[in-house]
Amino acid sequence: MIPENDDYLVLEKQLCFSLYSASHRLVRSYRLLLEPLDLTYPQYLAMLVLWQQPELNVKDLGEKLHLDSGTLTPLLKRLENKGFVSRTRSQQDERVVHIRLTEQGQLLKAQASHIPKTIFQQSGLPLEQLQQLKHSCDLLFQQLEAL
Amino acid sequence: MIPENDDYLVLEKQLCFSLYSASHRLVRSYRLLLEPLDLTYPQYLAMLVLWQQPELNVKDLGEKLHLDSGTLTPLLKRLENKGFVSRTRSQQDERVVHIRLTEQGQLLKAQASHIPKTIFQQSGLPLEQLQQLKHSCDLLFQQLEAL
DNA sequence: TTGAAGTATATTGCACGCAATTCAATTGAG
DNA sequence: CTCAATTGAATTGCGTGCAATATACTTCAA
Repeated sequence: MIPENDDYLVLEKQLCFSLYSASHRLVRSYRLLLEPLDLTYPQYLAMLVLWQQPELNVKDLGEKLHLDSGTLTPLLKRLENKGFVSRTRSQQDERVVHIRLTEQGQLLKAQASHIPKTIFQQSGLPLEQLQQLKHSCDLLFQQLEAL
Repeated sequence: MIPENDDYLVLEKQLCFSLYSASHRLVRSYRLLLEPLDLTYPQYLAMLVLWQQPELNVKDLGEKLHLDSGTLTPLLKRLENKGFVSRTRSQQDERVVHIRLTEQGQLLKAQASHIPKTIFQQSGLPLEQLQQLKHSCDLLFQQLEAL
């Protein structure tokens, strides 16, 4: 018996659907934790970068987050409206916009410090399995990106 | 030395970011393959279900896809406009909407048959690793869903 | 020096996800 | 039997993702 191609067109067998569902479900878990900070999950990702590197431009932020200006520009304007970042054109090169963490944005970091551990506990999986999951995701991303 | 909570607030260490990036990147790979079929990735997921079960209602479809009516109603209207499904109110219970695969929708299945294998090849990862990745995602989803 | 190519960000448009609300139909307790 | 509670879809509103395009600025070669 040669298996039909058909056999692979089943939702439950598709890696991508599992990845897609787990990713959305995990973001939903973050939502509850981020609500007190008035952050969405993608906004939280941007803040993670800024907490490590309090100033960088949109292009560099986009490369770290794998997002383009079409996504980042409105997202960063919302963070600016909330007072967590400032956006200023570079004097040297008027095309570049510097994103800077504000004091208020810096203060948020303390409120977020418990989140990684909380999520880890909610996952209920052993650390080793989560690390391997992360590793496989990173590898998959690299492979597809390299095409 | 006790590690600071701070140490976990690093983008590159976060499983969720890896999952989030890999998921979006994989959907992007599907996009190219689905363009000839005039389907988006979530629409493709709905078609996968219908190819196995040519008629079901919105609620059951939503449970399979982990999506609610706010997402599905407009998505299904688009599939209806393309002629791939029909939407009809149940006679027995006027609240229920039956989604049915059309002949044209059935024909799409043949055009999609190559996709799973193509994606597998593009991933460049061994089947075993992909299966384990899928398994961990499924487990993670279950754990978070159970809370 | 000047204009063509390249670059960084912004804008537009479309399709999700999903919370919150609405609405009509159905069910079920008293 | 009746009306309050429940249910299945639809609607509304907001924030992404991302392709495509636009715009302003910069660089670079002839």
